[in-house]
Amino acid sequence: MNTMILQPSVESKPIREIAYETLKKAIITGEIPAGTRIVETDYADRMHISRTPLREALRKLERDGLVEYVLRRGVVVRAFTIADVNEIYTIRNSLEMLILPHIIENATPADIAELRQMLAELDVLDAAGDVEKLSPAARNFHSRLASISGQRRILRVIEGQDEYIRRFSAVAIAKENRRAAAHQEHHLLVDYVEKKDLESFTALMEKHIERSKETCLLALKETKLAQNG
Amino acid sequence: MNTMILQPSVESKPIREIAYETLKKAIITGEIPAGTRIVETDYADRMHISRTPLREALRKLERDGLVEYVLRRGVVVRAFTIADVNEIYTIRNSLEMLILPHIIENATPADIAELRQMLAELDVLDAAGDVEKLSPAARNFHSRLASISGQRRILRVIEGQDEYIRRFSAVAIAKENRRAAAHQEHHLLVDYVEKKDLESFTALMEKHIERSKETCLLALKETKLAQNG
DNA sequence: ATTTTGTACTTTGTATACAGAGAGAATACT
DNA sequence: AGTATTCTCTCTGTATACAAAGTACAAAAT
Repeated sequence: MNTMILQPSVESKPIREIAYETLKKAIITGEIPAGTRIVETDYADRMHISRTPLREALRKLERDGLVEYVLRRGVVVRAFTIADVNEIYTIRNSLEMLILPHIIENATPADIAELRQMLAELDVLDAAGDVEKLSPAARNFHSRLASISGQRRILRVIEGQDEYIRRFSAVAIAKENRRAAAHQEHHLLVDYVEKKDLESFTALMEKHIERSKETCLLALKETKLAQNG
Repeated sequence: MNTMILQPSVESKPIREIAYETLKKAIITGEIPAGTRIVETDYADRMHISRTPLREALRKLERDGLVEYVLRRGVVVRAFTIADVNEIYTIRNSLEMLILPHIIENATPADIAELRQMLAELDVLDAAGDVEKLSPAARNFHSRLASISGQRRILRVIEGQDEYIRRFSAVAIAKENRRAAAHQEHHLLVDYVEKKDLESFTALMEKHIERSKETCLLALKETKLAQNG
């Protein structure tokens, strides 16, 4: 990563936002590995911005827990452990279970239609084997489904936690065997919502999350092996 | 709030940290009411600091969801709704339930002793009717209890959410009738941990949280009434 | 009277300057 | 040679400068 390209945004977002998003993505994808010290002047130069917006971006990443601040030494990219993944999925599962009844309750035909539309797009990506686009699309689907519950704070916590493991879940969804199963499960989930079958919905969602976790843990272990080897 | 006193810290924390903590406290306590626009030069002058560390503090508050950023208009202090409180307590209860088994499992005699020590201090404050100190002390007790579980992320989410409602729960603990009951419940909670009686522990904690929520909602409604009237 | 437009003033967004703390290298001393 | 010490250089922490966007208000035009 010698040069870091800032995503030029259509609407004029402040540079600090673009820097924040760019760095966040780079950390989440592993492009900037854990343990990397982020020297401000260095990264400001690479991104062709001044230190001021970069520092503001770093403060946000600090709040996100993606980087760690050491007094008078600046920030360092933080690492992940298996315990982290376990906890994140515990949180995810627990909170997701809470909102499922609300989803069933609130789902309108329009919501269902929109979900089906998203599924159709997932079908195409899945058939084409486009794992690059599949991962964010699948996350999008889950996000939309959860948003029907109207529980904004809970949603925010779930998504906040999910961000940490995005890099592994991206790998997870790409795995051939898991991919097909997950895809089918997505369809089933919408079916259950439509039928307002809370019991089946809950049971499937729990399994779905559990399987996602297993694949994610696998991806993490592979990453760790690759780093140490 | 004409002048805003920065808490002078013993160890040399960066000014931005002090600014962050000061503002956070002021927002949480309601000293800076929801809807207030925070003009950077204004607040920087009041706090006798430059805009740079103030802005970095604002970026953190933004990530916390305590203030809202509007393009080219700066930040505004965000408001709370009853739905917010409900969701926060839903999250809190759900996650707390998750860690209770871990608490029972991990609690050492040393942990119990420390909790009892904290209870003794709470006894004193309660007897003295020192509601100012009682509220943070009670929060501290809960925090210490939860930390025994070793589930750091979950703890972080719980505490992160709790921060939003601190101003109301502070009022909640101060209410005479609730105070006595809560105090007794704290003692019982430790008893159950010591006896490793998960069932009673769980049942009581759930009730404890539920009651806390009710009182908190009451406090919020009073605040709203006071604002509108 | 109402709308438009021009202008001065605020305030944000970004860059840059500068001081001081630490880390590491080079030198002196035992 | 090994350790202490000083010096230098690299960074962070903070302040300040400056440009551009937005706002408010008054004067002019309809």
